[in-house]
Amino acid sequence: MSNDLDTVFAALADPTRRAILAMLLEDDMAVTDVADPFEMSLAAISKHLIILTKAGLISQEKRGRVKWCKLEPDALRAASVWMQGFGQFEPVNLDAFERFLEVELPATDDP
Amino acid sequence: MSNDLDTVFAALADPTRRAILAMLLEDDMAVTDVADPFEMSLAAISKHLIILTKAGLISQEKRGRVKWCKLEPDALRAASVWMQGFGQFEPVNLDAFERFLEVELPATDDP
DNA sequence: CGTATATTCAACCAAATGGTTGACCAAAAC
DNA sequence: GTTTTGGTCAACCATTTGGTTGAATATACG
Repeated sequence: MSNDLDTVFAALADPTRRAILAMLLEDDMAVTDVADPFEMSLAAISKHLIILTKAGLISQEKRGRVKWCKLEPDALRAASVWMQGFGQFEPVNLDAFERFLEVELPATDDP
Repeated sequence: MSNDLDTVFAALADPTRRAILAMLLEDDMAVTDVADPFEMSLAAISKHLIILTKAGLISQEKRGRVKWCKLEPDALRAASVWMQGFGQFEPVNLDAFERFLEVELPATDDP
């Protein structure tokens, strides 16, 4: 009964995880670097990354001792289709998206 | 820190609630009728409806002693925009959506 | 070699979630 | 006016969630 929409939407329901996805939009990142801007233990971020991985929203590849996280935007496709079924929403309103990013991205204190 | 993407995505993460939304796509419904196809107490469905209402995904209006539930698809807009920021997904793939409905709608045992 | 770095694991905790039941209240029906 | 009907409330319960800490593991550095 539990399909993957469950896990995808649940993964997206947490602001920390959405912020992580937004960060990975820029570039692949190591776990430690992902954790850096958050006021939260590394272990906590590690758990969030596992949840995102299980939802298919990111993939993790270990090279040497660092584990690289890579965005997998295709995992959003099914969820997007489901939502589109309820109405035609603006296809890609980049302005609106940027606004979300500003609100959701953790404050990176380096200028 | 908690914005409404939190509540919308969290509301969508439950299969019962997604099924309810899909049912309301057809028509407005009374709470009792919404609850009917589910093997779950009326109180449980009532709670789900409250969560959907708080997320803005439905509205409820009491007329007489029956409370009518109405889909509010606009509440999905922000979440949709957010997701679209990660990639261009098929605008409206109705076939794919129908497939979700088949999987997710509770079996209505009347032919 | 020994030590530092990157990441996870395990145990624990508080709070939230999804469900139950039974009492309750308002509107309708008889 | 009594009884259904429609729906919520309150208390409770088990499980999940999001976080902590400290120990453990594996790779790299000097």
